[in-house]
Amino acid sequence: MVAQRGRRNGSAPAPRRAPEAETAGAAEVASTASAGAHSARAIPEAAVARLAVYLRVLSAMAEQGATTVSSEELSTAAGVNSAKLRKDLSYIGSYGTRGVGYEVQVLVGQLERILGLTRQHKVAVVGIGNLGHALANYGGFPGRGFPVEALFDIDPDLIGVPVGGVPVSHLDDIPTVCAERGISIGVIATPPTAAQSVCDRLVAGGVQSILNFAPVVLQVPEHVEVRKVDLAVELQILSFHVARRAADEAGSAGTTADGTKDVVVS
Amino acid sequence: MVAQRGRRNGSAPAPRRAPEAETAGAAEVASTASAGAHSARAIPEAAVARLAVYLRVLSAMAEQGATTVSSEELSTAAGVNSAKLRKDLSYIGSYGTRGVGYEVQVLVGQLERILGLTRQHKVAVVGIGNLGHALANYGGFPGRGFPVEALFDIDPDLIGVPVGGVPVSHLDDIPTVCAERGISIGVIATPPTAAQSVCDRLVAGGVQSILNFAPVVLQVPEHVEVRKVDLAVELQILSFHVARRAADEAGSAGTTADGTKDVVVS
DNA sequence: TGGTGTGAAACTCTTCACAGCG
DNA sequence: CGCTGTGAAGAGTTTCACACCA
Repeated sequence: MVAQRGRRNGSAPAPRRAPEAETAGAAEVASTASAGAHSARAIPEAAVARLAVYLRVLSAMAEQGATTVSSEELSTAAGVNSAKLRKDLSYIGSYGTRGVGYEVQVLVGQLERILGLTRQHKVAVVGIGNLGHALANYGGFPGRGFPVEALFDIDPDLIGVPVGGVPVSHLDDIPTVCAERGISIGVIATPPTAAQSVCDRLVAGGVQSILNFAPVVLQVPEHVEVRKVDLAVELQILSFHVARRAADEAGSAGTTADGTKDVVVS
Repeated sequence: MVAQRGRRNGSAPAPRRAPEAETAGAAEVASTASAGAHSARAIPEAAVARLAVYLRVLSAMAEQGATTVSSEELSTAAGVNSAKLRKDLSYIGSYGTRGVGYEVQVLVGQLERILGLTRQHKVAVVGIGNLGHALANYGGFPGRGFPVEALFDIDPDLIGVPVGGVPVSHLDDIPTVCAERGISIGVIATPPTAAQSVCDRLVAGGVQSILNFAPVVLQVPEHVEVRKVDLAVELQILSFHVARRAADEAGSAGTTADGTKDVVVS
């Protein structure tokens, strides 16, 4: 029997509202709120990610003085095909001119609106190790709109030290500091063992969105959104593709140039 | 040369007409029966990512002395539901025992095999700024299997300086050094402007897989696999969800300022 | 008995292809 | 005429539910 790891350490009594029917019911990470009668998720999750890319490309184009773009141009620059781009844009409305294309400024404005970039989202970074340091130093983070306003670590030597202009606070102060400063996005860059506890404190501090760099599956109340960036998984996916390719080639050629034995399955 | 698989239905011989330069995204993963060996119907891209997660969870369980797991336990720990887990595992074969579960060691072994972790994948990190530094210092990267064996930057002050035990080389030497050391995975942590050029050199050095942290769409030959990690996009997706939630709440409270066309709604 | 493995249904996302408008 | 916007077809994923067997 596998020892179950401790789960959420209790504090806030999770205001659950959709009891799982399944045994153990792993939270369905469904992108949207459950079964709401209304609250439609108009825009597909996958499309949202691309909208952010379009915005970046458009901003670059605007800087170069472009005033209009066709779906063809924009899609090429964004690395997708034009049908997908038009479909994606159609989710946010009709801002193009048939026979012409899109006005860059208009589209930029609409994308910013949809992505919620018309207001600032204050960011807290937890875990000021190598990665946390790097993140904190982005100072202002990707573009404006995401100012880093709080840093946390557990190392006494770091407490009080300013990194990228913001002094480091102790993990224990996460709830109060986050609440005080109105942090809305928490970034977890701690070792995996600390991640869940840090996450709980962020939630206690009123943080609604979490970007998790720690290789753990976080348990959160359903009103909190979590995105995961997992380096190990990314590398392993790449590894998988290398292996698959090697397998394919071995199948057809059967020779290894490098002297390394190819391990790939029979 | 890997045959392009057409997966259109047999009755619509639509001729491909646009030479769309796609990213090496999730385009083709098929490549199935070609090599005719034994194994599998291709594993869905989405499942591969999860297999890596299962592997991590299983490794942790193994360390704690677990010898068997049920799909229920494992799926809970991995944050998915058990049906999905079983389906995912079924892609790699039948290694479970009905009425009992899976043997942890067996599953770990099979997952490592499928993910190509039975051999090492040497990694090069390009761009030794804050992020690159952090990556280089992971030293050995996530677990073993991904040793960092080359570092590159353009800053003369950095050349020759060892970071995490590996001396930094110049960008110009990327092709030769990568070829010499047999690098198979390149990690791009440079400013966006340098990314494409770095990418080209990595490819010239024989690198087959690239993990790109720079916010640009890379152009690569089709035999090269690219994965993107985009901080700005992640934050903007979180921002979108915060905005949507805010909109929903405002909407239900009847307070929406209807100045702008509002998204959403069923 | 209890849990795996899997066909088939349900759902989501992508691509096609063309109507319609500037 | 050229390009957007979109219904519909297609491909990919997830979920269901149950046969099957250690």
